[in-house]
Amino acid sequence: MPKLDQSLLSGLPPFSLLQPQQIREILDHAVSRRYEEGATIFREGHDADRFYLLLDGYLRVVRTTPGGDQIIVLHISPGQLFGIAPALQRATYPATSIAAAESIALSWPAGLWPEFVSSYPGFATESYKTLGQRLGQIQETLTEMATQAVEKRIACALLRMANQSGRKTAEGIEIAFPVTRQNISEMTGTTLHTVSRLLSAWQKDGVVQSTRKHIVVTDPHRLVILSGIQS
DNA sequence: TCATTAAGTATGC
DNA sequence: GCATACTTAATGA
Repeated sequence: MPKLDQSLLSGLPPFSLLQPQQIREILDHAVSRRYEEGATIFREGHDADRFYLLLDGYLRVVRTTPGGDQIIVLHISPGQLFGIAPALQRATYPATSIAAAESIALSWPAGLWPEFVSSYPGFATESYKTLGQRLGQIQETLTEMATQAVEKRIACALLRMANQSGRKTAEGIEIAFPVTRQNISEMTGTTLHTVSRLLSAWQKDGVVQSTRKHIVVTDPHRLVILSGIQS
């Protein structure tokens, strides 16, 4: 395997305080892998033997309900740690990670986690910070699901994806990874039909533009209003 | 207000 | 040309 470049990590929060020498050590223990769109990185309930860092691409983090339906819990963007079950003292992964687009990730053996935490300043605090932020986000979506009408939930989901992965184009903010109506229904606890109808209506109103697996938010402000967020 | 059923069109490998 | 993505209408909880 080729040596990995130092610049991969030096700008990322969990590693930003480290010396080049320390980053070298970390990279020398890392395994780099490419994942096709749709590929599973690890599965819910399986042994959490490694933890990961997404270098490029996007992931869906998915849980399966007792009833067998999939729920998309959150998305992972480049630069984020994921699969950090070792940090939670867990022996198994709490969710499944699937590449939403072609992706590249680094990974390390779970056994190295305590060493990372103790030897690298800032690593622990930064990891636990993202962990906390994620928990907060999940909780927020959960209460949103329980209290808000479908239209608002879908508007929120689109805004979250646009905020997290949005690229500005001439037409508006483009969601950077492939998303189907089915996917959005799995994020919002509704059906693909309802999502399809709403997106069609919003397209007619000029709020979004969508083709298959591809969505551009053309009027973010209107979408914010539709989402019912209080200012 | 929304899910379900059902029946269609569009799109990309 | 087939599977997958998407659309639309109708019906009923």
